Amino acid sequence: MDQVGMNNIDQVARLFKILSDANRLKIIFIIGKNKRSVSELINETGLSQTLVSFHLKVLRDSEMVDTERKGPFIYYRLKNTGLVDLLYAFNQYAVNRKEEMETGMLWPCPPWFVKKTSKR
Amino acid sequence: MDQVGMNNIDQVARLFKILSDANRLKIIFIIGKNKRSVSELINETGLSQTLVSFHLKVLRDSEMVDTERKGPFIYYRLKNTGLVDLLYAFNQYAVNRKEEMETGMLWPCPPWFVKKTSKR
DNA sequence: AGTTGATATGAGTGCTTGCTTATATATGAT
DNA sequence: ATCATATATAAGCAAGCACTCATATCAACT
Repeated sequence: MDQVGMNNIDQVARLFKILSDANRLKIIFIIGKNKRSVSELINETGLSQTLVSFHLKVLRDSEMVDTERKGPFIYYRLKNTGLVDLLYAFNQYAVNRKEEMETGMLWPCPPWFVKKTSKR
Repeated sequence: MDQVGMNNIDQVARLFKILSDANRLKIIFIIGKNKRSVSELINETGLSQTLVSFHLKVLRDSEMVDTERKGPFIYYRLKNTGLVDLLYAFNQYAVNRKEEMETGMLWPCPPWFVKKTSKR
């Protein structure tokens, strides 16, 4: 039907789902092309230890990261650092789009979001 | 802290969330750099009319698409077709990663997923 | 062995969200 | 006006998922 895409859509969607959480993205950005210990991630994100560990598990389960123990510390690094470049590309896209937007803001998904007790 | 990223993380995450559904991705891929009527999308995706409309609303609310009425038909097109190229880049990334993977499959997010009544 | 610091795991909770069923609106033709 | 076709909206439900609290593991030091 088309030369690319179509067949791997589920995979790509799942990848996007993994990337669709701000805290996870933060973690990935901080790890970048280097390695970071959990402690460092906790400090630099400002998130709780449990929450960081939680998200790291997601990244581990999805085989996005490798771990390496050094004494009591566990260092995380991206299995494929090409991701970082892709993320920057996406970031750039988001920045550009943001300017074109009427609301000045990327809108989240479901319709009812709009009407529900305008939470937050 | 870093030259890019960090500040727009929420925006990027939201963008990924929009893209994190296989059906929505399918629709976006089909629209591509052209325009498609809802009917065409229904046919080419095989999804129900309601479901297609539902996802199109998400894309409209997030200002990803423009619409144009032609008689009874409504045509959708991407506001910024650069997205298509990014998607292909990600698709390529997913394909490459897939080969490196132990499971041969990108794993979805939450841990309990694993244990729950292995649905579907 | 006991303690401390670093990290992981499990259960529980509430908001999120994809989907369906039913219904509405809009357009064009008769 | 009525009808058929194209598309959108509303309400409800079940599952997904981010988060927290409590507890467990593991390494290093005493």
